[in-house]
Amino acid sequence: MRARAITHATPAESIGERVRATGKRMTVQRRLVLEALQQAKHHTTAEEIASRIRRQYPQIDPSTVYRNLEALEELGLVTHTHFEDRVTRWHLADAHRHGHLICRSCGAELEVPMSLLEPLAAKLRAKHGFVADLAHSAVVGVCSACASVSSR
Amino acid sequence: MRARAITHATPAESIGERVRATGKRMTVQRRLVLEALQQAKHHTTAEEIASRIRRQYPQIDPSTVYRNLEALEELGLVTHTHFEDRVTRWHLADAHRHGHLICRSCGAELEVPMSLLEPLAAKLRAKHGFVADLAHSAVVGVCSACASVSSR
DNA sequence: GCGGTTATCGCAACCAGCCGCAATAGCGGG
DNA sequence: CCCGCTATTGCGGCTGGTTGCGATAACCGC
Repeated sequence: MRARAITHATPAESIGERVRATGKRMTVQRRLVLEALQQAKHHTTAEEIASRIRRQYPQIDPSTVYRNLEALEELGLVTHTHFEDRVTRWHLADAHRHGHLICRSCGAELEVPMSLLEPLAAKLRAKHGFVADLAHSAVVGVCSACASVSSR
Repeated sequence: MRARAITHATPAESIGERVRATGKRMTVQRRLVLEALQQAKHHTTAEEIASRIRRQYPQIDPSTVYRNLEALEELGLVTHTHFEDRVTRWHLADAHRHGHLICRSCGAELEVPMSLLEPLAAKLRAKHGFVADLAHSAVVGVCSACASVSSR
């Protein structure tokens, strides 16, 4: 029963191959981390992932989760974003890329299309030759709701 | 009642008054944190500040430094910026505001004028009513030197 | 100045995340 | 199908930073 349908994005089968192609191995733990990321498809924390997995496989160590996230990131399969609270959030790389706005007063999170951030990236590239990854860190500020309240 | 003159610079004396005006207290430790920030005027880490102070006053606890930085930030005397390495850097609030670019490959730090970032802030304000603080987090990416090396 | 209120301190415990190490287990070759 | 090489695991311990707590000491009013 080997690789058949190339349904959409990344069938579990091909991920394994991709991992092996770089000399890395597809372990149970690694697969579990990927599954957890797929299920909680939105920015999860490593902690979240770890505890979700441990409900079923209590022997899996948190550090294994951290190392796997890192390894999968190297492969380009997952990415992380820094939010304001000092925990890092992880998600599958193929999820469409977007920027994040975080309200420092109410904590609300907004997503904005990359197209909005792109002009700045272009400018940084032109002026400084700097290839910016604007999705990597959330933009902090004050959301419209909080801004209007505080100015009243 | 003496609080009165708010000169815009911040002579040590008036800082004390400003602190007291909000019900906070001007302690030795707090003064030491401020002094350390003045000396190392550019983005220091809390750790740096703590160890600098402890050379003279070994009994001062790191947590005190952290709490004081926070308290001083609430007063608007100090601000912090998040760099890539998850280390927070602190500086006096009156230091001129600017953006930061960080190369994820060589770690180089570039400073850019706020005017470069301003258009994005304006757009976020217009489209989402979101008042962004673009100096708060450094922009990660790849600097021109590293970019040209890796593409060769 | 003196005393009471309470912000702040130092300490110890805690948390997310990371690292070194010995044991385990994928994977490719025979 | 088995073997050996070595990536990866689980564990224990560590780091940078944060928090809860009882003790201490600024500040304000008298």
